[in-house]
Amino acid sequence: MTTARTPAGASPRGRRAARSTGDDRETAILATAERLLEQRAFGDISIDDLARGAGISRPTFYFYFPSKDAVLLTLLDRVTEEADAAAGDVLDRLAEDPRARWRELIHRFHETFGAHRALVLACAQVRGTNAEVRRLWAAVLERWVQAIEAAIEAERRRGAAPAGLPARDLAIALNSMNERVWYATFAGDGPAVAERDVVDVLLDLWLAGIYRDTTVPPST
Amino acid sequence: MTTARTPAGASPRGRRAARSTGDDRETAILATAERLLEQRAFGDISIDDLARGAGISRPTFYFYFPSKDAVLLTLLDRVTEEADAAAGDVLDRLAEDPRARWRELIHRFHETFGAHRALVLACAQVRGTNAEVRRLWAAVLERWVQAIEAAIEAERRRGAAPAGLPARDLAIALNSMNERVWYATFAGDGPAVAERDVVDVLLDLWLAGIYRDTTVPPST
DNA sequence: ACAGCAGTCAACACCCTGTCGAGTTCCATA
DNA sequence: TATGGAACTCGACAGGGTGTTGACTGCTGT
Repeated sequence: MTTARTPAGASPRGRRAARSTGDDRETAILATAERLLEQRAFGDISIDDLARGAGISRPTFYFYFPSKDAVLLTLLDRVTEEADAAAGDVLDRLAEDPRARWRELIHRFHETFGAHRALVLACAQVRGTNAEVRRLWAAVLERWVQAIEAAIEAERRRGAAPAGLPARDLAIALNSMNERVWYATFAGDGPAVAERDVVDVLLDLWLAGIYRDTTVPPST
Repeated sequence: MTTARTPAGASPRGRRAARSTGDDRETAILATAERLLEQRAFGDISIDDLARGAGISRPTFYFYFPSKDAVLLTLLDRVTEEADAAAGDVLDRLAEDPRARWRELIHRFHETFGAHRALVLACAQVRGTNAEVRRLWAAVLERWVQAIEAAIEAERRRGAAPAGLPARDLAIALNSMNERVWYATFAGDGPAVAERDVVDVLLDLWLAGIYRDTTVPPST
């Protein structure tokens, strides 16, 4: 299942031109998906549920979206855009006050994801089985990694951060950590950092990784 | 689907007493699963594939395992045991040479997971949709987190590591980072650290997090 | 008045899961 | 040496999900 038969072409996401009432339906599907996601897992939501929730029949659903996954993809697109917007130009203002700016960055991502945790959780879960979600997430992550990498390099260039790991590897590791830690915190299964602490825990490790001056004690 | 009907009781995994030929079949199913996983995603393997691969019919499969997921669970059990064994008592010998020991720990996990990457990848993917895999993984992670937490506290007690984040939060974050970074490296989609560098990148951040003496530069 | 397109859905074909009940084989004991 | 039961096997079925087809409705511009 889930092998995705999506055409992959097409401009927006599977829809044709877009006219009057059609937009409402599309919106209704999206809204239904987001609502249902707060109640049960993505895998337990059928296309029929989405269709009925939007007041249409199952075949009609396919008029608006090529698959259930495409709905999630559209929703994910939105959230990542929101996160990008929330991040804003924080990285360009690191020199002002590095600790405060890094914290601001992490905090804003936390807020954005936290506001859509059901969706974020669903995406993380589906990423495993759906190539499109995986691709989109990979692309988004790549953008963020590059931004962080550039910021780290800038900090090194101005002498604020010491040389060390390749900035890209560092950026990947830190982003990966955040992703997984947030997932655990939001999902609430397995060991997780308490939600009120998570920003500071992550910040601490980002600062340690970027500005560290580690002294590993010698052997005894 | 995937709601898992597993009795949750019973000793091995879904089987009764265990006799001659039955063990062969069970082994064959497991072997088929591991083989097929190297070729396609878990979701694209049907119970029929597993059954045919083991030379039995689909209904007969159910005699040995209650579901497809149970097969994965059994396989996962094995690998985590292997990883535990590989880790050995490294954490008890940190004082000998912290950097070398931590590296050894990370390296051994890397080796173990790397040797079963198809399986590990499948579990990570299925964790999203299967409660049993999620539970097992959470339990395993909890053990590891506690071990790391204890080791960090021991390092602090002997004055080798400075106080800082609660040891548990630090342990969770570091373990999470490893998990996600390994996943990306093995999966090969999205931004990832090169396989030959991954142990050193992770080590670097572990040391930075545990032994750091970070000095974030003041505002300009 | 009518061509054409957005929008709609009943009905169908297909695939996968899990179960039921009727076997088979084989061995331990009466 | 029977015979009863446990281990083991599978054909056939029920149920539920997906994606597609083809016919239908109603509006809109000419």
